[in-house]
Amino acid sequence: MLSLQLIRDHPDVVREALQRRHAQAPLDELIEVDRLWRQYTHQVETIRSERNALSKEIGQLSRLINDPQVDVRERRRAQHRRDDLVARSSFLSQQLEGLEAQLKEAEARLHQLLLQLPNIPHPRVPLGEGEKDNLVVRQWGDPPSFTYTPRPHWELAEHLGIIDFQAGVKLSGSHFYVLRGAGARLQRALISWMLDFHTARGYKEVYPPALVRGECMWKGGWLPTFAEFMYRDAEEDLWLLPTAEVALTNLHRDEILSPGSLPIYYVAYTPCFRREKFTAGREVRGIKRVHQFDKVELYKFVEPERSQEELEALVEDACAVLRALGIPHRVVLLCTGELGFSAAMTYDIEAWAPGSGEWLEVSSCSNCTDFQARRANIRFRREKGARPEFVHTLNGSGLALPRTMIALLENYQQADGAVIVPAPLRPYLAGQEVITPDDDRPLAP
RNA sequence: GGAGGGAUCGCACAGUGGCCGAGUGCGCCCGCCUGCUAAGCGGGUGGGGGGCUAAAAGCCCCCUCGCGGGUUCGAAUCCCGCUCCCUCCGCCA
Repeated sequence: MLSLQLIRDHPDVVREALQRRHAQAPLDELIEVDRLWRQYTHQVETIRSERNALSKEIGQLSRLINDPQVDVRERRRAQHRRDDLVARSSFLSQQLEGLEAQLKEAEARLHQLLLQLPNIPHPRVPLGEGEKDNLVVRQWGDPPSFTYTPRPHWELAEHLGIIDFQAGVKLSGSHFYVLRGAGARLQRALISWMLDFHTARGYKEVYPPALVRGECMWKGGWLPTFAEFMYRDAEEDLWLLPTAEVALTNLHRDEILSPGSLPIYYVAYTPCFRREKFTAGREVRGIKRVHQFDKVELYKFVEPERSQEELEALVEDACAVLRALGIPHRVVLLCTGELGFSAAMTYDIEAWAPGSGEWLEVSSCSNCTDFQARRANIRFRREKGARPEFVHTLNGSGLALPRTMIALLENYQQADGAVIVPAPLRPYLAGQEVITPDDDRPLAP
C-alpha cells in the first residue's frame, strides 16, 4: 500500500511509476475520491464537534434540573434551555446520518483503490516490459560439461527410484509427487543444512503454522488479488501458506517495534501450497512446478535507509547456499514490468539445470520497502518517545526445495545415473557420498 | 463438543447512560530535593486522522475502552452479532 500523503503531494511520481511498470491503476479516481473523503471528513467533524459541545451542556443542565436544592424557576429555565439543545442535537444527529454514510462509502472506496496501486520501483530497476528486459547481473560457476547428453531430473529420479510421480497422482492428482528413500532423505538433509546455514549467518529460525487466518492474507497483500491461487479451508476461513513470507510478515503485524529491535532476520522452513493454473497441453515435466513444495524462506525487518544494502546482503545469503553446493547460478535483476506488486526491487536467482537445459528460478529476493509494512501496519521507533515509522521488509527464498533438488540432481549426475552428494550435505546424510539406484540404506547411528 | 468468566492508554486494575473531555497504581521521562543510592515531592507520559501554516514548530478539531451493528439528544457503560483469551468437563495425536 502506498502512502496517501505521497499520492496527494506527488501524484506525478506515482503516475510515472505506473508507466514504468506498464501497469494500469485508477490513480485519477483515487485522487478524486480522496478529495471527496477529506471534504466529508471536514463536514462530519464540524458537526460532531458542535454535537459534543451540546452533549456536554445537556449533561450539566440535566444535573441542575434534578438537583432539588436549586431554585424551581432556575430549574424550569434550565429545562427549556435543555429542550432547545436536545432539539438542536437531534437535528445534528439526523444530518450526520447521511453524511457519515457518504463518508464511510468514500472511505471504503478509497481503501479499495489504494489497494490497487503497486509499489514504486526503485530508480535502479531497469526499464522494461518482459523477461527479455531483465538484467543478468552476475554469474557464478561454469556449467559442467558432460561426455553424454545430461539427463533431466525426472529421468534420473526414475532411474534412482527417488521421485514417484505416479504415486503423487494416485494420492493427490497431477502436479503432486512422492519422494522415496534417498530422495526424501536428501530433501530433509537440504532443509536442515540450509536452516543451520542461515542461522549461522544471523537469521533466527522460526516455525510458523502453515494455515493462517484470512486477515493475514489481506494484511500480507495476498488477498484479494491472489485468492484464486491459494488453497483455503472454507469452514474456518484458514488459508494454506503460498509462502512463509505471509506468516513472517504477519508475525509483527500491528506492532510498534521498540528502539534497538531492528534489524530482525528470520529464516523459516514451511511447506508452500499453490493452486497454479496449469495451461493444458503445455506439460511441465518433473517437479519444477507443483501444488505443494517446501521452501526455506529468509525475511528481514529493517530500518528504511538500510533496505537496499540489506537486499544485496539477502541475495548474497541465498547465493551462498548455491555456492556451497557448487551449483552454477546467476543473479537476475528484474525489470520494471516483471516486478511483483509489493516489490520495489527484485533479484531472481537462477540455478543452472543442465539436464532440463534451463535456468531455474530457485529464489526471488525483494525489497518491499515500506509498502508491505504500511499495509500490515508494522512500525518502529528510532528512540524512546520518537514518532513511529514504517519499517522496510524484505523477503527471499533461501532456497525453494524442488528446484534446488532438480539443480543438484542434474549437476551432480554421473554417467551411470548415480548422483554425487555435495560435501556440505554429507554430515546430514550420515556421510553418504553418492546416491545409487534403490538406495534405501539405513542411516548410520 | 459442553458450561462459565473475561477483553479499558507499556503492565495491573477502577469505572453500570451526561461530573469520563476516561481515573488509580506500577513502569517510563523531565525537574526539585539529596554525600551517593534508595526514598520523597512536583510535572509529564498511547495510537490514527483532518484542518490552519510556505514549511517546521505550534495551535484547533475528530476518532480510538477487542471488532461490527443497534437503541439514545448523548454509549466504555444498555441490546444484538462476531473474534480472541482464560477456567472447568469431555475427547485427542
